[in-house]
Amino acid sequence: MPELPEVETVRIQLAHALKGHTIRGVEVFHDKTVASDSTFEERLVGKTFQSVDRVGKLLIFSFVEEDNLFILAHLKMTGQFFYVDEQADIVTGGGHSMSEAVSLFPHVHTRLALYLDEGAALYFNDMRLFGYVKLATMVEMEEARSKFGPEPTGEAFDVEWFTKKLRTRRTAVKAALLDQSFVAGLGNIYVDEALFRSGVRPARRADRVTLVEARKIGYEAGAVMNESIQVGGTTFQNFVDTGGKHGNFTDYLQVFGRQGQACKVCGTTIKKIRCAGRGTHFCPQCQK
DNA sequence: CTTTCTGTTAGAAA
DNA sequence: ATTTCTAACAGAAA
Repeated sequence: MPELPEVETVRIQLAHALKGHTIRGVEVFHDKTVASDSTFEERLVGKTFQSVDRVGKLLIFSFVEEDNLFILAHLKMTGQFFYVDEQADIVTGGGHSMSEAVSLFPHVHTRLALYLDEGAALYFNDMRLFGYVKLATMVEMEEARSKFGPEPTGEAFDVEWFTKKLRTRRTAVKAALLDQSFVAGLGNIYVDEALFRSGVRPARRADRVTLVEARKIGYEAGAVMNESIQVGGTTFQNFVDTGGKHGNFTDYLQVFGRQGQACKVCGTTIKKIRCAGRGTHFCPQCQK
């Protein structure tokens, strides 16, 4: 489900919903989700949410009372956060259908519940159990942060640095872009989209991408993800929050999932191959 | 029925 | 140091 735009969408909603809420109770339905931490509940109860930050696809929650305690949360493939208020209205979540949204929590895939004041609750659902919600100290949080490269979406992103660095890689350009320690936030969808917009085939070796192409990739990687954030990400096509927003970047996808269909630019049939171990979509005409 | 696929990424192996 | 491959898991699709 989530790449940078989807995680950012969730972050914005959670930051707004959780701010000032105090954790009154904790229920762990799947031990592994909290990294089998037996202190998880006792360290959280009584804490008040201060902010929700993000680096790459990793969410970082901080608290008012304690500057040496954080929650690190990763959605991986199927993780979802749901915030439910006292009226049991779904305020935020991710990658789910409306029919799921109106059903009661917890359900079979709910791995964690944080019960908040004023009858609110935060649920973490994760069908495939790859995701996690774990506690970290300041040092642990900083260590986790340090593993990420810069985000192409940021104003400070140095495209010239990116251009130089990309062209030292000897792997497929797609593999390089998926490396979170190189640049943070891209996943399978946005890599394919950024490479289409740049006219570069995913399987091209990164060190054979021209300077001009590399600059284009750096620019388009940020551009496509920023555009997606503007419409609430790609995974929310069935999602409507209490503000009535229903993000949908799916309509804007030019290659991802469009194998066998006509390229929106030239009409050539979009191909799907395996590259960097992932399903990979490209236009044989537009991308060289 | 079995096999393959899936929006991620640690960690092992090369 | 880099790069490739697999496992972690569940369910839908073929």
